[in-house]
Amino acid sequence: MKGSIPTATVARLPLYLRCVSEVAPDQVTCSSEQLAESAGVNPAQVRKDLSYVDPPGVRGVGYDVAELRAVLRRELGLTREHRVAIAGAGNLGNALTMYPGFNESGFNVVALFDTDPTKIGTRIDSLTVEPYETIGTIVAARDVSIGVIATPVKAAQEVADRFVEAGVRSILNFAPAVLKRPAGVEVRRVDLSTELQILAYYEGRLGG
Amino acid sequence: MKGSIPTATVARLPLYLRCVSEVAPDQVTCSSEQLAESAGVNPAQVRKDLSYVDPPGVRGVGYDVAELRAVLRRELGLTREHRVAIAGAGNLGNALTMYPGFNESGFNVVALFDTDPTKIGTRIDSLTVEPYETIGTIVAARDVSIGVIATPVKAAQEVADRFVEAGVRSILNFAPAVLKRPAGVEVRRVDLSTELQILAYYEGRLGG
DNA sequence: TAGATTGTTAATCGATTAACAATC
DNA sequence: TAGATTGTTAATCGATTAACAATC
Repeated sequence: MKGSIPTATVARLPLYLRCVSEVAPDQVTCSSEQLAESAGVNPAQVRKDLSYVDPPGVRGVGYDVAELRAVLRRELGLTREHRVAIAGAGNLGNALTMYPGFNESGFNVVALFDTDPTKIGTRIDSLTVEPYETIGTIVAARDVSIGVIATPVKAAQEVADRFVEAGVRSILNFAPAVLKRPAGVEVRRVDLSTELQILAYYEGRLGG
Repeated sequence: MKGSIPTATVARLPLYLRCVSEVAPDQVTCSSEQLAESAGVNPAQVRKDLSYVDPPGVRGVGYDVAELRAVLRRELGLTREHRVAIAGAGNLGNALTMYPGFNESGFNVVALFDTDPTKIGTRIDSLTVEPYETIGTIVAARDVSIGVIATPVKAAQEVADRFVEAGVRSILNFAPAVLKRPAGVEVRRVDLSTELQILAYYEGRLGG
């Protein structure tokens, strides 16, 4: 069954991990009811989702908090270290470089790239900004597995190509572009203006 | 039929808007095939989605580029101005304040809040940082309709409550928290570490 | 045993897509 | 008319959830 977790379930695992990490320290087990409450989903959803991960809950008792946390971390691959490279040292790129949530769970920002000559060579939070041309060598040398694209849209595809060519198989894309890439490369897109536009749509219907 | 567009379709409208805005300037019409190609979705999907917006395409011809663009902008509410307030003047908040994509389509950042006394009163990009306590009055006075939460997780709920009390009905939440809020308040969550964790999951399966 | 709570089934719901008649 | 391309149907697929037997 390994590897066959539905995508909707995978997307909720980080949420469950956060929720199970936040239960009271004296609490040994927790119920699907409780997790559902704090995750904001249906209890049946929680049970179905958690039935995909290995050591199961116990009927009549619930889920062992420490065990569930460990299982989710393992399942999500957080027991390994992940080395992250960020392209684009503008406001967003710098904010991401210093984002506390990154280092919290084994994600390590080990490289920062930009194309602007006035930025190249400067230091952000112990990292030196390097030019795009060096992505290939640096990504390989520092064993980067995740590439983050925080460049303007016109540079996004070039940077993605360089990442992919250097062996990166996971990309987090903040640029408002649909990236072309070979099969086997996973891209997640986070688009701030898209989110705002969706909010604007619902604003028109509801409250006003 | 107004107001009954499926959520999955709504979430793709911004993408179509971007794609139709990017066709060659000499091109008068475009096909679902072409839009699908540049949006990275199925052509049948495009036709189904666009069948929800009003002036339809023309069989045998396609969609009028200028008209489709206008319709999508109207449908998404981008013909109105949207006033945005950002809570949290850390790296992320500052990056968002200066994010070019915000002002591009009628989203205007008109207030910036923080709780840190050393930040309050400083200026970021023509805005003065104000304390959380003033959210109520300022949001009302400046007619803010969208609240952005870029605070640490522990301040997120308090800020959300203040936004909601001040009449904000649309919230974009960057804090890793599930916000409690009354019905009628639309929240979209953007969680960077969740995205990384999902990538980490797939990394474990595919490429390695 | 009685109470609690899971895992799983089956029903429902919503989203995607192939296929094609409609029609420019 | 012939070719192109939509709008829409119907089939399929995947996700959600109520219900309940299993079982601690």
